[in-house]
Amino acid sequence: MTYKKTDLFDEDLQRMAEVAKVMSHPARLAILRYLANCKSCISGDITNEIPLSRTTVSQHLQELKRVGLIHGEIDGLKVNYCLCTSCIDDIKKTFTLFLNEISISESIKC
Amino acid sequence: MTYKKTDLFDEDLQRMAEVAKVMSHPARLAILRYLANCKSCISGDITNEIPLSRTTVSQHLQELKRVGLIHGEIDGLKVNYCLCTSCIDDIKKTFTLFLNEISISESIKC
DNA sequence: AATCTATGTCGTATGTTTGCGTCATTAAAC
DNA sequence: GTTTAATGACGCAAACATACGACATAGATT
Repeated sequence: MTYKKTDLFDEDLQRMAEVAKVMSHPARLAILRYLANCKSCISGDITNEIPLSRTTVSQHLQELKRVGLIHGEIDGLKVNYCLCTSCIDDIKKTFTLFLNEISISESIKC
Repeated sequence: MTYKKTDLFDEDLQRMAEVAKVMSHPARLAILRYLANCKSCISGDITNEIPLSRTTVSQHLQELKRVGLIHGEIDGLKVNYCLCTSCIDDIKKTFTLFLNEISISESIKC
């Protein structure tokens, strides 16, 4: 079998799908929400906030970092995580555009 | 191992994650986009539009139906699929709300 | 220098998704 | 009534995601 056919599709759809996939786990959404509200966004604080093991939370943080939603900044022994506001604005635009595109158009509704 | 800890999180995050997951594959996004533009949204037409086997496309359609993004209406031998505009509006609201929530707030940026 | 602490990486078990071929079903066409 | 066509359901294999314990590392504390 060949498998993994995602690159047969338009690049904009691929990017949107990638972002959607990262947002497809409640733990990662909870991390984003927490980062938006807290002042000190130290990795350890996030771990305490999320009901999963430290390792798993760390993994979710790496995922969020991979697509650019958050940044990590080493501060001695600790790591400060924070949202990437420009990336979030970008995502907001992408999603709004797509959702408008498919809801405004004149297709037949049943 | 216990696995599957998604229900440890807020219900709104769970619902949003579920929707995001459905939108996390370019084929499903392509289907949504196609349904928005076409007049006749017969299952067979969708299959021809998507570079995957008929079986796989059918599976993706079931996924989209499962979360309520599309509806299917049997018309003799064929099935007419169409977007559920109210569901899309709902999703648009949910995503916009969440993304605003995490981008407007006053967290420390790095 | 020895120890402690915060964090990341690796390996691993298990569950889930993707993709497709084959079969079943049901309506249309003949 | 038999055949053809459109679709969904079933089953399988490969890939991927989730979750976590154990280990590694590197800065702080003593």
